[in-house]
Amino acid sequence: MTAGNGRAAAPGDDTGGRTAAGAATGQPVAGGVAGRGGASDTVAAVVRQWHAVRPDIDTGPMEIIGRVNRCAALLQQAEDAPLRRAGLTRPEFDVLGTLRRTGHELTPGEIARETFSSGAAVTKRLKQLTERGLVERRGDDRDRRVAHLRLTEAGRDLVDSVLPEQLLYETAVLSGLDDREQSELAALLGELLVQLEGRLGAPRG
Amino acid sequence: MTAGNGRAAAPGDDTGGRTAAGAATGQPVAGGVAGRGGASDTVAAVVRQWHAVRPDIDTGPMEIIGRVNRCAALLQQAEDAPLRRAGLTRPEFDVLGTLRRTGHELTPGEIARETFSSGAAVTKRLKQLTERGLVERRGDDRDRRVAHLRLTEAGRDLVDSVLPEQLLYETAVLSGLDDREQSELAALLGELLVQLEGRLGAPRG
DNA sequence: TGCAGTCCTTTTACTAGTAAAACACCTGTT
DNA sequence: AACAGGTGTTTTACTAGTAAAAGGACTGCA
Repeated sequence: MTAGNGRAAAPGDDTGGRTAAGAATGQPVAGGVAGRGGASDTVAAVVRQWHAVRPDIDTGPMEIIGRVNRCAALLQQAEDAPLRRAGLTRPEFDVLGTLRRTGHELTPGEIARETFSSGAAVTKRLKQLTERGLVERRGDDRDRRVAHLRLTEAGRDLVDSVLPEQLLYETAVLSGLDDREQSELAALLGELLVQLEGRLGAPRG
Repeated sequence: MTAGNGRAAAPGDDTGGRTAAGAATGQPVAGGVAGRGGASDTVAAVVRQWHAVRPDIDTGPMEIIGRVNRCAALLQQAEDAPLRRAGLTRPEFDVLGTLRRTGHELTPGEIARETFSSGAAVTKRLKQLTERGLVERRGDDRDRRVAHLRLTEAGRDLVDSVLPEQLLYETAVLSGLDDREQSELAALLGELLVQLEGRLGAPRG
């Protein structure tokens, strides 16, 4: 997903890829005492380290949150490839994707809410994208504070050519999981997301 | 999510919190035509929008990747709270946590690999943390290029007091899912992470 | 009409990250 | 001994985000 979604991170986790709870994902530890038959991931290695030095703490949350963060970090890094070819950062593509999928003009504020970005960040991205001829702006004739943004033909063509590439790439990235696992994972993440959005899904500047 | 951080992007996809493949999570759409009984999350809304304007594309990957990104973004925002109280950013806490859980001195390069950060970023964080008296550095006596870092007593105490708070907080955040769902989610994310680390888990810095 | 309060967007000042270059130093080879 | 090449870390120059304030404009009420 890139288009338009939500939010940011910046930065590595580590925004490059961050990990949860000081769970800073572990280094590429070789071998591994994985639970069942599966290979051990870096988060599992970190959890084992914590158990060794602090056997008293409950590392349960790390196994989900650490992995979510680490997956997001790796995916972002990976996804940069197709977008970068098109000369776009993910946040820029999110703006374009938001305009494309809604199918109508949006104000900067609406774009900020759609993409879970700050208004200031959207201002900067729109400046860039406008200069490159991918979006156009038009003032509201009732309320002169308000601007309306839409894709230019070039912008729309760019989204329409990049999006399928991006999805194809993502499909490949996920192909290690079979269909059942994918839909189960999607469902569980959806449930988690509903919880998180209810609890934390608030403001952005 | 929002915090400089991390930011990066969390983004929604968008950097605040980013999402994947143009799936930019949708805006807080009210109501919703959720599939089964569950409430609809923002990513589901985005997927519906894409279907409306581009019925031909396979939005499957967005349902996983978009949600992973959006969850990561929201979690980062949320997790900022306990850490911020301690005056730490997540990347800083990752450095401290890495030193704590390994239980021995580490070089800057090792810390960078453990936390999936660039060497330059680690240099900056160590400078901060050293100035605050949370970590100490010592030169290697064989190889004068190398530094060895360890937690001070204050640093260790800080980690040991913040970590349980953080985990408690995370436990609360995840409490919307029951135990079976949590362990299933952890297992599926672990599998995905193994795939991603095999495919993409490479260089940084 | 005038003005207080609020809203939408941009600007400002600053922070933290990155990539690439620079430094300093080690090692193996001749 | 000297040096080529490689490694560990820091520095430099730059980018993109944030928070907070500013700028400009609308609305409702006196």
